[in-house]
Amino acid sequence: MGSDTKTALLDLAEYTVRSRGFDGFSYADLANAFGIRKASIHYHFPTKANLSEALIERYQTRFQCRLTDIASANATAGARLRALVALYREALHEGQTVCLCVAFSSSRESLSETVISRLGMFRSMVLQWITAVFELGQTDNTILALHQPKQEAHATLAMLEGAHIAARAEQDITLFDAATFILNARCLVHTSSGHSTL
Amino acid sequence: MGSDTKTALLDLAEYTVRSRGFDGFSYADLANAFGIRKASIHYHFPTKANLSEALIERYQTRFQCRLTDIASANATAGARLRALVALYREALHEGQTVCLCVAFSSSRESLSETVISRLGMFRSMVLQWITAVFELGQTDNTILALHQPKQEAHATLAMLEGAHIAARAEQDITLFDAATFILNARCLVHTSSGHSTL
DNA sequence: GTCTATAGAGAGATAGAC
DNA sequence: GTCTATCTCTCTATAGAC
Repeated sequence: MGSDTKTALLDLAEYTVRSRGFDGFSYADLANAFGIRKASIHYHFPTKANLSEALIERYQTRFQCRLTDIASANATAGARLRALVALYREALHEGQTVCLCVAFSSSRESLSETVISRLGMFRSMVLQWITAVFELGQTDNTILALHQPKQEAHATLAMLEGAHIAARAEQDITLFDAATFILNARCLVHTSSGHSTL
Repeated sequence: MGSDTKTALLDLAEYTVRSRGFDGFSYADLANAFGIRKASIHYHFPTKANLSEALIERYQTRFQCRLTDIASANATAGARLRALVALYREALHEGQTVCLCVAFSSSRESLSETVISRLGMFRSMVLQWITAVFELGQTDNTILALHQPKQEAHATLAMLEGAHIAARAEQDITLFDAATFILNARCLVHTSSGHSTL
């Protein structure tokens, strides 16, 4: 292996969990992919629980950075929301992988308490970010037909994760686009005259 | 066992798949629950693939009946959509189980071609039904701010399945209610004067 | 940090008695 | 229709050599 085997293992483990589920991947899968032995992987991650905790921690850190980047790069609520949809679209990998959060939620019974707790923190973080975007939208009028930021945030996160499930079920990214079409259409990228459209 | 062991096995298998995922349950789980041996279950369902096919077939049949019942019992599009949301809410079992369709989608790699095909048929069937409801909504004006029935149907199904994932992740049915609040609010149960509200 | 070797548990599945 | 017994495979995990 190169300089950072641990990172490479995490990368493949994340992809595999997100495409096959937590119960659908094994140390043998990782070992075969890298041409090493299972025992070597146990050196880096003694137990599968350790590995899953490392996965969710890194995922949350990275995702939070992406959200911060989106806010920095996009001034309007409409542009931020569109960028969020694009982020989830990218995370689909053409219908091969769902969000780690979705993958872990589906295997709840096999996870450690630590991971379940982190899962809740991850959702709260994303919900809070989306809520803030909708609140901004009420001010800058770049999201159409917007009245309840908090409820819209819950609905939006559910829709994005559900769109992942739909596209993954049929390995067809156009199903993601179909599910998010109306949300995208509600988003104006630039502020205009400042009056609400509906 | 009573008169119909096979049905009882399907019942428990369905509940277990929906709460633990397809890779998260085994013949041993079923055998222990009924106090019989694994070999006896292989008598009813020779392979796990056979069992999974029986599960999805029965699920589709039953679900389609429920949708037909909803259409019979509710005249307006708004009332039908609210009933659909209630159906999904009930299917959550207080946050313990997701829709079989969601559970299977998360374990795609472990399923037979037959089940994957049935999964697609199931989604198409539900999408078609929801689309028809939205088309009715354009006529009877019982769903607010409605413009594109087909796109709304995709978004709605994604939202319902995503709401299942959210509620399951934290075993908290109020997360389902939060995600579906706005959709419910858009639904009028009775036809009124016939003018669009927005 | 990777290896060989192995333990111990559990998976899906089958043969054949009752 | 259910049983005992068993097969084969895979899983997570550990001990100890290199």
